[in-house]
Amino acid sequence: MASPSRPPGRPRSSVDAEVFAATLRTVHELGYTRATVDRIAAAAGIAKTTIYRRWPSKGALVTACLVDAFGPLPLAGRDREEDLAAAVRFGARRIAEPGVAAAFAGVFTDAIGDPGLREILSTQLQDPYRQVLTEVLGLSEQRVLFFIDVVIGTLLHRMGMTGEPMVESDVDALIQMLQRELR
Amino acid sequence: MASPSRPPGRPRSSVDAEVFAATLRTVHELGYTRATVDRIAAAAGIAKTTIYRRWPSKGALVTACLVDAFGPLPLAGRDREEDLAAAVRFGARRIAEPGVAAAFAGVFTDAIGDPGLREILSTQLQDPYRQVLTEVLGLSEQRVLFFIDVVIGTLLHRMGMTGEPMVESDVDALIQMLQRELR
DNA sequence: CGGTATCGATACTAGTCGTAGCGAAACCCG
DNA sequence: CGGGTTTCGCTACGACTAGTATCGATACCG
Repeated sequence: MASPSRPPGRPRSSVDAEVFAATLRTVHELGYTRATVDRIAAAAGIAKTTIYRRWPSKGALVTACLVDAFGPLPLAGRDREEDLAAAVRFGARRIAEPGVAAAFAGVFTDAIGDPGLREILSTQLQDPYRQVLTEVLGLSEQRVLFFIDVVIGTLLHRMGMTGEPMVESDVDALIQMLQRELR
Repeated sequence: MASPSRPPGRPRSSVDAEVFAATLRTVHELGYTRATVDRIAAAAGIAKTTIYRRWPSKGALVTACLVDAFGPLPLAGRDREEDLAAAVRFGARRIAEPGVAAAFAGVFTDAIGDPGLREILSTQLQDPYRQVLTEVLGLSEQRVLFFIDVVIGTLLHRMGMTGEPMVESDVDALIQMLQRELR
């Protein structure tokens, strides 16, 4: 049996939540580039070396932060249209949270020329939603990936161009457009 | 009258095209972050200082490069649906060109916390297409901006997540989805 | 109390953006 | 042809950042 007993030595202090919060806060205030690991560590009240003991790079830290910030997709709709609408609104709310869009753009930029980071991004962040949505919406995986591209891409492009989240009426239009694709 | 005569002194050498080409090439090979201004200048065969005499920052250079790479929108369709399809295919072709998507992501990242750069991005890159499409498609400006978010955002998200351009069948699906919105 | 692994702090390397200063080169005009 | 003006290439530089190395101190287990 694999022993589930704790390994010897000083245990890791449970500061992941503080680090994630400090990361989003710093990225929100300064942007991805100027959100240095030094500043994030200071904002979290820990040493920079502690961060590098847990995440191999700034990009991996921010990706983990995004995974934590998005969390599981709450789906309790009565039909596919309701679930789709809930998923879009979920994405819109998350991307509107301070720092999330900036973190996303930064990770995309870093992921170019860093296949490992892109792999993490695709596997850790996108795949869970792809799986759930494939099941709930009853669509092919290709179709679900297309939907994710449309939803997240549209919301991020609006944030990148204007610096403001998409207004609710446009989110409604996005939902309607995709719901028509279900029929 | 404003005299159109050439100002005194040594004229600027016409190397903008070489610089743009070198920028895209370098960003394609190394990604936005590692595409340093030094390397771009070397690839273009000029000095780094010459670049900084013409563009105030790396972000402004890459934005100008994108404006040049996209160019005017060729619209010769017989109706709105054809023009919309042509516009989407135009965007898909441009974003699939080597380096363009990486440059886009990098500029978005830099534009956060640099309102001047975001202004350039919105004015120089998005506004021309917004104007043309507003006229050709006969939609409100808000609606056209929504369309641009969907098209460019979707295509960029696919490139950011997979590193590969969107396949043609998905581009077709994108066109059909938006054409339905015209009715 | 001894063993082990983490923590904080500091220092360091390698690399990056953007600027300054200089002599040389290119163009215009008289 | 020569003087005036501006850009060019080159080198050097200051400020900042990602990521690594090191070391004493600390927390937990048996």
